[in-house]
Amino acid sequence: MANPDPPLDPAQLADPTNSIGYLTRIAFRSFSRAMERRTLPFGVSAGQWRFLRHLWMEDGVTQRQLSHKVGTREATTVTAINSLVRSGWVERAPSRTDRRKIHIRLTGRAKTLQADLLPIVAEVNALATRGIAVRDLATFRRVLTQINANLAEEAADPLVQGEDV
Amino acid sequence: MANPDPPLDPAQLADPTNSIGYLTRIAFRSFSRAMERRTLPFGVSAGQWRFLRHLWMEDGVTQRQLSHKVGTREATTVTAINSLVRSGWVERAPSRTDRRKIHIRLTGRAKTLQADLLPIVAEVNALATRGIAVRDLATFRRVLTQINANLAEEAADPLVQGEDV
DNA sequence: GCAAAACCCATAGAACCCTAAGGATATTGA
DNA sequence: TCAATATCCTTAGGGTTCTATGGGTTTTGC
Repeated sequence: MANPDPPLDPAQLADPTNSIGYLTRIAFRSFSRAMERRTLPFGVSAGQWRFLRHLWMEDGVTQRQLSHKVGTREATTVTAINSLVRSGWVERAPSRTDRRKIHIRLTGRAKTLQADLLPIVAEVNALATRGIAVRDLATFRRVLTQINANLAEEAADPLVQGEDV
Repeated sequence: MANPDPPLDPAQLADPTNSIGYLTRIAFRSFSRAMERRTLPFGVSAGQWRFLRHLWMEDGVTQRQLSHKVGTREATTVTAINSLVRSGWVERAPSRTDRRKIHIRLTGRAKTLQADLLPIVAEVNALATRGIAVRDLATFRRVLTQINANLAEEAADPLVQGEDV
């Protein structure tokens, strides 16, 4: 039960090859570049793609909901949506029941785009994971999800310490 | 021989929870935030930190070498070094044997900083990996390294195929 | 030698993302 | 009721990173 508790000592972490931060940054940036290279011909930037994908799953959500799903701050979401509106991929639709809220809706053009772009993620994922055993990939996804959960606690508002109480 | 070849089908990748790009982006950003929260009191931003850590391992390298090590484009390195110079962490030193090259050297202040900042990576890494088995973490690092290698090929200049030696 | 190529750093311009603070609307509680 | 609080979006300002391009410097090839 006692957790293995496996911290590398600081000396080892001087070598960034061992750091979660370094490894995930390189992976994220490489992945992002590989994606954008393929989506740009369709007129979709990397930043736009991230939001479009979520809207394909659930259209008409509010900006705040979208922020939570995509994993960006709300100010960032505002910028991204401005960009999507400029490109004609989405429209802002004020809520009729709560004038604070604004729903984001895909345009017709954006909906048809899904069929073109979705295979691209699959392609880049396949490229990225080439030569890696299915079993190891499953472990990889599970660990990464756990890491994100661990760090999400840290990111929570510092005042929320009790939460329960 | 025959690689398991485990691509998820496109439909599954519509859910970003399964996408390498999504998972690594969230991890990278969370990690970066957790780091910066701790280094900012020392006057070091997240971007500066990445370069300082490499310089602690190998001081006096050229800007191009530093770019390779840190994993950023050279234009990005220029910006980062400008920032480090402004903050008094490094100095530019033109090479005496090749006037194209510029070596980057840590200032005295920056060297003493190492003792303060290195434990911080260890702390954040420990936080991020809490509750994860050592064995799984090893798999995680191995897979992530492989993914980076796979994507690096994609990013390489299409002309550089041999590199031989 | 010397022109062509390679190499190294820098600038320009833009995209992305953040924190901090503000404005408008809705809800809560005395 | 109505002031305090919470919620939701936005703006302001700055940092990080990219691609594309240019300006010096060195090396290469004839």
